[in-house]
Amino acid sequence: MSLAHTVAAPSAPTQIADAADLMSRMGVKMQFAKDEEIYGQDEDADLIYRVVSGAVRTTRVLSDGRRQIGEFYYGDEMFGIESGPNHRFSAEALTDCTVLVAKASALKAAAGQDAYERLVWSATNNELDRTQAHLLLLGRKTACERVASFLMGLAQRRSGEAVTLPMGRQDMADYLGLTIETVSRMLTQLQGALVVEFAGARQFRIADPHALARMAE
Amino acid sequence: MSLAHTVAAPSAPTQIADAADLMSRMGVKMQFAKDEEIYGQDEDADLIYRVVSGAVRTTRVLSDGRRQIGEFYYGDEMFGIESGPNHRFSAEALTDCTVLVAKASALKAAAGQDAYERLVWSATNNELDRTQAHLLLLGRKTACERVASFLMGLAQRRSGEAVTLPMGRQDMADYLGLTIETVSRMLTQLQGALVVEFAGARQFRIADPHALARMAE
DNA sequence: GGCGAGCCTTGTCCCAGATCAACGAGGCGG
DNA sequence: CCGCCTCGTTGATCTGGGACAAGGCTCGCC
Repeated sequence: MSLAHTVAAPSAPTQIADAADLMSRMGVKMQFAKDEEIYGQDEDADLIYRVVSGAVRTTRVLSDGRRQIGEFYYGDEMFGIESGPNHRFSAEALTDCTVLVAKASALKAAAGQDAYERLVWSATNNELDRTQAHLLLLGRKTACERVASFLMGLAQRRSGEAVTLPMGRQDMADYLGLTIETVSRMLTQLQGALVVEFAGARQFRIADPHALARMAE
Repeated sequence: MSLAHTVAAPSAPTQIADAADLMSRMGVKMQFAKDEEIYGQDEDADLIYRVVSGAVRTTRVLSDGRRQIGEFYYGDEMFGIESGPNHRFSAEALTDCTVLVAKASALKAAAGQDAYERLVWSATNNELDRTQAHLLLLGRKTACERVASFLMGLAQRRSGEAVTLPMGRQDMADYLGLTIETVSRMLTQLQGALVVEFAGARQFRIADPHALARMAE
């Protein structure tokens, strides 16, 4: 990884109203190459991160190599905020990417307790939300429902447009608690049902949003 | 449900140092019978809760009835704190139980911003921690590992003592993403391996903590 | 433009766990 | 004390998704 450039810290610990703006003022921009580690499991968690461009995944690995992806983070999303002193997942660059990094204590000092807390609180809540949805997916959904939910989530509200998958099949599989083969088969199946349309392995379009929503349960 | 008795609110919004103490000062004690609903999915989340005695489960149900248990809460644990305006899981009494209930806004006003935030923050972080561990369990562990992990978690550090399961097999199954039959079989298997010892369906003792830890991955 | 090297897909077989179906074993009310 | 009712266990069978094994595609590199 390499340092791109450093943004000067504000001179005084004045209140900065816009919490989302804090990071850009205080952070250091760093570049990571695809698959490069951003932080490791059990490392100290005194830095917080925000994706500027590209995407990031967090993962946890069992002793025998089975891997679970916790979450994917895209543009402007924060990650790496932990409750305890160290990270419970590791984070890696999903694609080549640029990430804003700031020291938590510095942020707090420079931005004020309040603004800092709003920032961290909203990020944590968002995290919890997504983790709980993910929990339901892993606990009770079928392979087909998992894949359908995943595509829905990625495409959000742009139903007609083409979307590019920033990750390969293995990453999808490890997020969904499946194997690459099963993911691939379900994608083929969804195409066969004319619910989604693929142009190459990484580019898709939702052809029938209602059907997809139904299949995602 | 029935009102047991109300604790008087403190007269002034002074700082109360001990965050864990806030609820007992401000809360209303309520009793719930086994399987009674404490709050429902999508209801307003303006109340926060703490288990006094008994135990509570949070659940989420898919349209066709498949159920996922989010978490079990035992003595002194808080639950029901949400990021958004409404609950994403519903909560039910796992056993007959007593619960402290307080209005979030009242707590905040009476206890002070700081103490309130510490309280909510620690509860949320704890929640996230447990949800992430649960995620790994559901995504990548085998049936046997899930059951072993679950027993480990329940027994915590009292390796020799007898522990009572507050929930039935169905609740275990819905927490672990399995069926009752599979849970039952895994328990039998663990007993056969002399790792745990059951006295009746609800009482067990960890006979070999190291083996159990190994099996939990 | 040819040729690897990764990915992705597809086929086949297999197995962990689900489903279906009895069968016990406590526990409680009568 | 008996019978019933709920919950848990066990057995038999089935199946969704995993494991293994070939191919195909794409894209970058020579």
